[in-house]
Amino acid sequence: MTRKGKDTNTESKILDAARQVFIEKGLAGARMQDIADRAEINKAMLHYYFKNKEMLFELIFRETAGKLFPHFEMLLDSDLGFFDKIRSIVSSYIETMVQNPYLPLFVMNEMNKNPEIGMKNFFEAQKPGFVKKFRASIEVSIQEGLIQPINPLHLIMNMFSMCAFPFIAKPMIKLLTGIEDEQFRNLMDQRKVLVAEFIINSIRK
Amino acid sequence: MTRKGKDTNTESKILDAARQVFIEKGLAGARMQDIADRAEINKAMLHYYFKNKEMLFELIFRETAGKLFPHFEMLLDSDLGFFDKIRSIVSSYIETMVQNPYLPLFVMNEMNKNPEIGMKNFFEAQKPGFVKKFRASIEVSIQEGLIQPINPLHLIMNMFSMCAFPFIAKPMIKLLTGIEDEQFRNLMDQRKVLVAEFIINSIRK
DNA sequence: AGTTTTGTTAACCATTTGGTTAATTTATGA
DNA sequence: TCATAAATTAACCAAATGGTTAACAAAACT
Repeated sequence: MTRKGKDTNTESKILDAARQVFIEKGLAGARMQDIADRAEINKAMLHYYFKNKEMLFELIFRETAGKLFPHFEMLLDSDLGFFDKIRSIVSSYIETMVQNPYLPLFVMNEMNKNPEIGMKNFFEAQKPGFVKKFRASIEVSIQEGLIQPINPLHLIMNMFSMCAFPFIAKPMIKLLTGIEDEQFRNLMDQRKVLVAEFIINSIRK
Repeated sequence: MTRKGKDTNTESKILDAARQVFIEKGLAGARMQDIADRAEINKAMLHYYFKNKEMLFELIFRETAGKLFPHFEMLLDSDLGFFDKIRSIVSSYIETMVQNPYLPLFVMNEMNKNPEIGMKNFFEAQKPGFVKKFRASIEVSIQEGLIQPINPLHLIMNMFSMCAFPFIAKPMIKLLTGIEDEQFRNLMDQRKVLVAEFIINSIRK
């Protein structure tokens, strides 16, 4: 094995632990010792593999932020009809959140609390451009008379709001409604179709 | 002045500073010294007026969480038509967010990071029940044939998602679209009517 | 085998942090 | 006026925290 120490068991154990801790506690609340403990390694190894807390955090943040907007550009370029594009994006986006429920709150919160770190690493993790593509697609659909006129930005905001917000507000939703994790999960599954139809219903002519 | 030391200049200076710091940095990231500095008082005063960091935080959290759902119950009891209720709630809710843009992220994040503290103090700050009232109101409107059938919970989620999420995602929205604070503010103002009409458009028969 | 590189550890260190204390100043009230 | 209580401060403290070091073990190379 002439590999450059990458993917060592230790290294990935650290990354796994760091992911857990940073996502659970945030940058400010995370403790290096906690990460070392969960990885079952000596704290010094953290600095051996990754220079310091900030470097380790930026790595995890970039990796996580990268999951925020999956293959949407591919989808938007496809020959699906506009409504089916919405259905696909909504469904796949909510599924992403179901798989990574912590995702939206973690990214949004760290971007707010540490704008410099957040923005720098977000750009490295995320190839923007899908917004522009989405906007264009909406404008075309308006021109074609397929949907009612609406500021594309608002439509996009509405869509991602309805997809992501429930995961951010989960504790409050559970508190206000008394539902449990399983029922919450069911609700989110329902939303995969419900949200898309809610949107389409509102904008279709 | 035979008042029991309440509202002392010092005391309210502390509260103002604590509000700033906790909201900006969160519980984990907040520093007592930072609060003392911003209040321009000696750090010991923090412990003189408020036992410790957690007590001070709970106070601020409760106060802040209390703003999350204003006079909705009053509004729901009014004799406004269902659509006008939606218009009123959306508009007043977004205005609340415009006035306190940090509100949703702060509350949601702390409830996630510190479930015990969060939930305990949320209940003390918030008289629930407006959800039940809202659900009932939606069910009646469905029965009356005014709107299409929809799970009230989803409708409520959709509404609050579209109102609150943009404020949580503000840094990302600015990053993805290139807009500045002023334009963001304009967008949010537009949403006061846009979101309500978007919803009504989707559910009306 | 022996030497060099890589991985790992325990102990240590400086700084930060939440919190305390004892002394001092500033009202308050008899 | 004088004693008592309330407010304020500087100095201090112990624990926690991010990070380092020096010694040691395990591979890897020759």
